[in-house]
Amino acid sequence: MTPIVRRLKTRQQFLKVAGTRQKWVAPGLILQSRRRPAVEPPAPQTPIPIRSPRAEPLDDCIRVGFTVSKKVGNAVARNRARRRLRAAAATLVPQAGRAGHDYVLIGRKETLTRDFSDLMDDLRTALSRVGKKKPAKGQGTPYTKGRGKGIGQA
RNA sequence: CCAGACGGUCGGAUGGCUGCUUCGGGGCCGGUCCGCCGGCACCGGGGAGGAAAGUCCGGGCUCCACGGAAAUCGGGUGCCGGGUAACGCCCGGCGAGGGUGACCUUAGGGAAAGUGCAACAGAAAGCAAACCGCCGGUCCGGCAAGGUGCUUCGGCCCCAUCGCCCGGCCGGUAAGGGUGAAAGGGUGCGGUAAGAGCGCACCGCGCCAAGGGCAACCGCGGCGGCAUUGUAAACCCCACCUGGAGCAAGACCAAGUAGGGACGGCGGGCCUUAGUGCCAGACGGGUUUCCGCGUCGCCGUCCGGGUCGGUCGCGCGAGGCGUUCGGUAACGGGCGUCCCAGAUGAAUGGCCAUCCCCGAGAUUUGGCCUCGGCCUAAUUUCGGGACAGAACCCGGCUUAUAGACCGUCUGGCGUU
RNA sequence: UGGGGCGUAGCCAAGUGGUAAGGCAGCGGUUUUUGAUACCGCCAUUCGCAGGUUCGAUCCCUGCCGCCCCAG
Repeated sequence: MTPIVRRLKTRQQFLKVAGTRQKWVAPGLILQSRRRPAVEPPAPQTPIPIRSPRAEPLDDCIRVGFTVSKKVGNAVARNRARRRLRAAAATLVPQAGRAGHDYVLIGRKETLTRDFSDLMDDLRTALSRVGKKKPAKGQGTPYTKGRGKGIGQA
């Protein structure tokens, strides 16, 4: 079963994902992830008249957000980076993403120039590796220590 | 052919796979107050720019209850005429400056309304003079020649016409005065004691002015011997323009809270038996005043409460294209034709292939040939193809921009 | 979207029409056995960039570039 994919839209949602400090740095992109806490379905007698779309969803869908900062370039470059990330995520996230998780894809300067197949590989490994290792307690995470060499060997 | 000036156009093309958004169509599902509303997939159509950018001007639109008038505070503009809804924009012309030329640049009103400033240098920096010089006179002083007198023969004293010099006084000058951005016209001739527009010629300047032009302005001719140095992107004066805020404007729907509480201060005057009276007062999106209008106990401090969901606004417009007429042009009128983006963590894409252009390398054909290269054509490999993304909408300005194309014109060289 | 401000040496900064103060840092020297201190000297020429006004511009005007702040 492929879960439903939604978008992250508000600043608060992005900050929540970043607050988990679960990330994977690839040459073409950075992936942050957050597992949403399992929410009990509300009691049926409480009506919940309207629901803001910014509230936490109740099902186990996957939500994805995209961020490209001004460091990447002007508006044209940022748009292009976000579109490439979106195209890669559109095919890979329904396959490799884990249900009930939120993901944030951060664009880098290399997002523009990297071959699209390499970018897909980056996202595929990132989706499988993110959150597997304990983040930053004492001994270094695999990317913070060897980031300089990591680009070349990735 | 080379170099250049001006104006304009485009700003990758085609195809495939796969997405997003919007509009239309019919279908299915759900809801329904039967008007419709929402969702899902399918088919078909549309889907960034010349600057979408910077946000520097001008408008439309919306609200501020905002109706009227003025002031001038503030701000802006600044040769003239035209265009325009309007503009600080555009077109045409004038003046000034630059270029051999095509052409380019130009915030370009007023400096005899007033104020300020002009460092250093320099005699002097703004109103005309002083100073140094030059010239004349004067005689007070000095020197020398000459004369007379005295003498210790070294010289000394006295005198006046002329001569010289220094100093003083009186007067004439503005030619000259290492400067400086700028010094009270320039050059030449005459003239003079020395000089000076003092006189003359040419140039420049100012005033008047026939005539031309809608005007800015040009100016035949005449007059004046020359006067107001510059700076207004210094204050300023003059003329003209000018309410404020901005689509997060604003409107509606849904949901939901509140139509607040505490403390302190002040709550004016007049008439009346009595106010629902009159006068005054405060506030009314940012200067002041007046008229009109609306609202109202007012002011200060503290406490408390609500919101960031949806729909509309939102694209038929000072609209695009073609053609014709008027106009030097900007532009305007007529006719025909077209409907051409509407997102909201924000769509308009992602990937691939072929072609096109440019650069570099390799191989080959032909030519030159100093046997090392150059030119030309073909094949192939690699790399590159700009500036840049609508956010309410228009008109401009400014800035960025690889490359390609078209037209007009100028200068030079060559050929006929 | 609207409004305001800043840019001067490696750093902090004054100056607002007439040759760009000062401090820290740096370099050189004197003093000291050496070091610290103290003293002396040096260090801006595109005052963010490009035009213009003016005799003359860091200053005035115009257009760009970069940064910061405020309101919604």
